[in-house]
Amino acid sequence: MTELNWPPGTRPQRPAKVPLSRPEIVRTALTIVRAEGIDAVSMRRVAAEFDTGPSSLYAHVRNKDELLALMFDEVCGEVEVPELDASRWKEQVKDLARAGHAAMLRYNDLARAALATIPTGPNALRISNAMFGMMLAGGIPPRISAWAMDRIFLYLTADAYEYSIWGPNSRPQSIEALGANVLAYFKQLPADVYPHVVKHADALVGGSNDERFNLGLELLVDGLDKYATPPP
Amino acid sequence: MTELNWPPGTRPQRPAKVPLSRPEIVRTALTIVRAEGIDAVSMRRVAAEFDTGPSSLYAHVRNKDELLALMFDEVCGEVEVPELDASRWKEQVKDLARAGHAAMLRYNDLARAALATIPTGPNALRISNAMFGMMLAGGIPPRISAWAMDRIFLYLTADAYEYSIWGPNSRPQSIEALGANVLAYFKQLPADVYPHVVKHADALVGGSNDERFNLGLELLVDGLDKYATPPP
DNA sequence: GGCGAATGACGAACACTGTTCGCTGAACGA
DNA sequence: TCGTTCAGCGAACAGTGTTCGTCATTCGCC
Repeated sequence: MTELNWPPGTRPQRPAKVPLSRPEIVRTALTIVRAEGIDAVSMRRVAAEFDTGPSSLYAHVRNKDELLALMFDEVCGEVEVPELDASRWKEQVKDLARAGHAAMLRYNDLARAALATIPTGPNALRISNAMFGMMLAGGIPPRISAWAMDRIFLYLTADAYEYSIWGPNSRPQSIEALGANVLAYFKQLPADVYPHVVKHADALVGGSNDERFNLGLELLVDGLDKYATPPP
Repeated sequence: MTELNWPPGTRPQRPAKVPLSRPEIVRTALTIVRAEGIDAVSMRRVAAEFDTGPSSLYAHVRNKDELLALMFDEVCGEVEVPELDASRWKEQVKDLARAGHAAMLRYNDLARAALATIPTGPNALRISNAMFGMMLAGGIPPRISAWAMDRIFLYLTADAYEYSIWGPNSRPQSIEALGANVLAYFKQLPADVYPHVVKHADALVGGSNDERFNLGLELLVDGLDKYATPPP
C-alpha cells in the first residue's frame, strides 16, 4: 500500500519521523547488541533502525567509541547498589560484582566494548563509589581498596567477555559440543609432553561459568583480609 | 635503477620472490603488531610486506582468526618454563604468570587477540601444563587447579590488553597527562554523590601497572592456600 | 624424457566498515 | 520578514575480510 500523496503538491520531501536523540540512539543500539551482538552494532545498522543513513547519527554522538561508552554506562545504570552494611562488606562486594557481571551478560558481548573503555560515566562511578565504600568500611586502606576494585572490575569484564564468546549466542548444544571437542583434543595429546593436561582433561573443561567466575571472585575478595586494619 | 631485462625474451612474468610460508607470515605479522599494533595487522598489510595481495595468504592460513591464533601461540613459545620446585610452587606460579604477562606486553596489544582465543596451541599448552603441575605439587586439587589456572590466564591477558590501550603506544607523557586529566575529573566530581571517589582520587589513579598487576596476581595465587590438602 | 594433475600466487571483485563533506529544509531570534 | 543555525541525510572515501577464477610453476608417474 503506497501513500496517496494527497492533496497534490503537499507531499513533504521528508516524511515526518520520530526525531533522533541521544537516549533513543543508545536505547536502539542496546536492543541490537542484545539481539545480535556487538559486531552487529554499526553506525549503518543503528541508523537503519531510524530509516536513515549513518551520517545522521553524528549530530548526536561524536563517534562510535562514544556511542559504545554511552551504551556501557547505560547498562551500569541497571545495577542496583545496596545500602552499606559494614559487617557484611565482603559479601556485599561479591554481590555487587556479581550484579555487574550479570548486567554485562544480559547484553550479550557488550563487555568487549567495556574492556576498551575507562569507566568514567555517572552510573559506572556510582558502582565504583559504592564498592570503594564497602572496602573502606572493611578496614582496607584506600590505596589497596582502589587497586583491588580496579582488579575486580577488570576480572568481571574480562570474564563476561570471554563467556559471551562461547556463551548463549551459539546454541547451548554447540557449547557442549565445543567442550566435548576440546576434551577429546586434550585426551588425545601426547601424555609424555603434557601429562597433567591429559590426565585431568575433564577438570580443565568442566565446571559452569558461574562456578569458575565465583572462584576467581572469591580469591580476589577474600584475600583482602590480610590488608585489613583492626576495626576502630 | 631499473632491471635490464637481459637477455631479451627471458624476463619472467613474475619476478623471483621469497616464497610465502606459514612461519614467515606469522613472523611478519608479529613484527607489524610490535611496531604498529594489532589494528594494523590486516591481511592486506601483511601481504604487502611480501609485495603481493591478500589472497596469497589464504593458501597458508585458513583465515585471519587462525593467523591471530598462530601469532599468539608463537609468542607463548617465548615464555621459559622452569623446572618444578614444589617447595616454591606459589612463587613459581607467579613468576610464570609474570613471564606470560611480559611476553604479551612485548607484542603491543596482541593480548586483545588472545582474549578471543581458547589457547590450544602447543606452546600455550606447554605453559598450561607447567602451571598445572606447580599447583598440583602444591597440594591443590585438580579441579581447583584447573579453574584457578584458567582465572589466572584470563586475568593476565585482560591486564595486558588494558595496559596496551594506555600503554607505551601513546607517548609516556600522554599517559601521565591522561592520568592527570582523570585525576582532575575525579576531584571535580560532586563530593556528596561520589564521596569516596573524590576523597581518594589519587589512590584511584595512582600506582604503576606492575604494582596493580602484582596485587591481583598475589590475591589469586595466595588465596589458593586454603584449598591445599596437607602434603603427603 | 615428457605429460597430466596439483598447487601456490594473485588480480579483481563483493559486501561490508567508520567517517566526512556538502546540500536541503525547517525552526527560531531579531 | 529576513538570516542564521542546525539536524537530517545522500554520496563518497579509504579501509576491511574473504572468495572466485585464472595463471604459471612444479611434482609424481608412466
